[in-house]
Amino acid sequence: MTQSPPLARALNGARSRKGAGARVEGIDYGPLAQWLGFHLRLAQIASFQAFAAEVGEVDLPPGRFALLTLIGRNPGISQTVLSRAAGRDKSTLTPALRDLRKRELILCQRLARDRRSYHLSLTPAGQTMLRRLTHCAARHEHNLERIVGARDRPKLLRLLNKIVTELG
Amino acid sequence: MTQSPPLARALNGARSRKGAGARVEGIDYGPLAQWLGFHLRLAQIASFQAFAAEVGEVDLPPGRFALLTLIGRNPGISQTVLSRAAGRDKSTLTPALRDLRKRELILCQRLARDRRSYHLSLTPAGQTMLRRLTHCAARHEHNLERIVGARDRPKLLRLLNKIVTELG
DNA sequence: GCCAATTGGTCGGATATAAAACTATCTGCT
DNA sequence: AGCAGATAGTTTTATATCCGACCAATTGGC
Repeated sequence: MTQSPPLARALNGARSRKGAGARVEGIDYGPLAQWLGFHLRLAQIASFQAFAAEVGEVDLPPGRFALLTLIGRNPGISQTVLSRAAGRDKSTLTPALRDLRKRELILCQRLARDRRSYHLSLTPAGQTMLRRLTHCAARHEHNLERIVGARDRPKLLRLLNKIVTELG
Repeated sequence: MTQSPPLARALNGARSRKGAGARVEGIDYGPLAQWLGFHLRLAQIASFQAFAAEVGEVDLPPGRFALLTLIGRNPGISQTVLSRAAGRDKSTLTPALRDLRKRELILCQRLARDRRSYHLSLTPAGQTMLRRLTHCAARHEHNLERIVGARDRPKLLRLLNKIVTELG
């Protein structure tokens, strides 16, 4: 339908949902087809996009969600600890937290105790927002669970966790 | 050591390898601890960084590797198809491919057949580079396999693949 | 007390990525 | 032909992210 003989069908197979999505048919993935690293990447992208779609209505980038959850669960946490918990560099929190503060979702308090660090906590509005997002996330997780199957879910979780822990 | 009582140990536990890495101790992850999406993200980051370290010596960003592999396996592939296969937006390939072309690793040919699209292929230098990278990637995969265990590897691959396919 | 080393956070530069708008080309229908 | 609609790539704009350099506050040894 396009032109180059062996690749033509590639376009049409595999639901054309944006850039990420299913494997493209008619393409030889070579060793990639067997590599965990590549599949981790694709799965993460797919999951991320699905999550973004689920949260779509709520005006808050997906990345902020983990931050809100961690702050909500650990009031008084500092930026550095938060960055490690969320698996991101501490420097990336500066703009993200500034945004959350501007939206009045979190509180950043300098304490006399140690005036270098901030103690982060949720405002009431932040707690409300977190509840809404948690709801969306639960729907997303439900979808994922349906896909992997309730029986394999714990194993998948354990394997992913092992990778994170042992590669760290 | 730091200050806020319950969070103090968080910094020291869990090898302080950059931003990504193992779970931070002393932190309450709340529902995140059980969410596949979050763990997918962490595992992908960890894997990506480990891969980058493995490939470190070779002067080529990790992201380019999948592109080279796919082009090598599917000579004549177009940018749009390549972008789908690699799970990225087509617009992101423009700078990446320009770089690869500048390094003389790939060939971008306009064919008279359809002068909109390019037919991509590897140069001899590109093939050599691909072989070297494949070697590094194999080491990385070997590490991952050691971590997840040879027995669980196929299952993990299958589950990841299912997520990608069904979320697409 | 004072200075060196450490630690928390920010800034600037670089890369990666996506989404939308745009250009060039091709295809089909008339 | 000629024009509408589809398709391939590029550009523009906006984020997210990392890293290394930086500044401010703290701590420990003297």
